[in-house]
Amino acid sequence: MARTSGSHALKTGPKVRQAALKLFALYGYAAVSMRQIAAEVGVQVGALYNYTPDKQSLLYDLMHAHLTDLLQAWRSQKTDIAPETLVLQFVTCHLNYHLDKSEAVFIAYMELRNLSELNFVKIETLRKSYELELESIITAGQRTRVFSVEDPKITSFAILGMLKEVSTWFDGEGRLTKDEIIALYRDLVLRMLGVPASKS
Amino acid sequence: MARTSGSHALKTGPKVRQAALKLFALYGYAAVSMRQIAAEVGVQVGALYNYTPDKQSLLYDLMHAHLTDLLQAWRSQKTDIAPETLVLQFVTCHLNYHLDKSEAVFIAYMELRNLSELNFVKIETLRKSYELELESIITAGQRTRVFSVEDPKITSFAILGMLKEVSTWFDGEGRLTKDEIIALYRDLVLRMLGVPASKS
DNA sequence: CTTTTATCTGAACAAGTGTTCATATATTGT
DNA sequence: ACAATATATGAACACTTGTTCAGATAAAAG
Repeated sequence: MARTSGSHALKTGPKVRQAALKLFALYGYAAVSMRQIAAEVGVQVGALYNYTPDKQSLLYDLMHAHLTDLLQAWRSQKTDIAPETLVLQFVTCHLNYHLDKSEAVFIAYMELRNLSELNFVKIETLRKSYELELESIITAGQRTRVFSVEDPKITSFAILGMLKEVSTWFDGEGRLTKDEIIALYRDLVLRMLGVPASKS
Repeated sequence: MARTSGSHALKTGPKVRQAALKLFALYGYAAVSMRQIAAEVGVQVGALYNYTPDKQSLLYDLMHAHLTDLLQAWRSQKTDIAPETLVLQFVTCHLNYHLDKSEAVFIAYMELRNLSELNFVKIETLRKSYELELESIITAGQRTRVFSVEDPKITSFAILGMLKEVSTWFDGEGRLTKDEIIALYRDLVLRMLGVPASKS
């Protein structure tokens, strides 16, 4: 047998990535076999190699797509130039993205170790350019005295760390809605930046 | 051959755990083989099974030891009963521990997925009881109005998330010393809890 | 209908996996 | 000195791993 029914030729590619995304997020890259991915797609192992040269590229492609999506989402969305408004836009954009695409987000944080050295460098470059977006907002706000922070770099790390953590417990079924969560974190960020409470 | 020289019988046990700790932190549990661990110890694979019933127990033991250490370190150290002082003690204790034992910390966050269901429940219980320590401090401080927070649970998650993140970049060779880092984070935590800046 | 092309199967590959165990040897106790 | 014990080896086990590829089959093009 081959191609059992219909023309899902064009559909198999995305299905492979989707299956890999799901399984990598659930069990981790190293713990997932190509045969498990194939089973999830509903296909034999060999067929996967029509859509990826190897397992490593599958991981890299997922992480790369995620990070470019995230960067583009942010860059196409930021409008204001006042740091105070910008930073709130950043938090909102970041959390919306993370709460919606938690699997991709999870992989991007957890599977850096499993990238080849070359792929790691490329991904790290993307990740750093994203994180620098926040840091530069904070630095700008510090210069104009609308923020009051001791160390912009540490502050941005701290904010990003606290925002990342959300994806480890949010499942859409908790006590709070997405918007309530976002509102809480926006407030926390303003506090960390030394913005008076009355403003928010 | 067996026991090639000297009596490192009593020393091999710890060496096995140390090798596993190092390699799991570096490459991840699933990506490390028992043979790699044996090579790091300087021994053949079979010998490992004098010190652990299986690979899974090795992971579990490392995580369990880490969490009980951390919990005990905190519980034996907390003295004051004023939430404002307690929370600073918590941050200091937590960061000191995390900056010193980054490998164990890293594993405890990253390898939860690779625990068997039974072991996962046990580890999660420990982890939650630790995280509850912070949340209860915040709740207590909120009652006595020394803290001003909207949601104690989210605030404690946010603080823990931001503190966890430190172990992903700290390597002892950066721009800041341990004490400087701790001071910065203590300040951020006070801000998040709505404690006036003059106090710190 | 016939040819061409894209896609999948099924089997095979060499290498690596966690784990077990009979065997050997160094140390300890007598 | 010898006997008992703890600890290591090294080979083997059954199984899984990522990857390759000739051959089969479906769809598309003529």
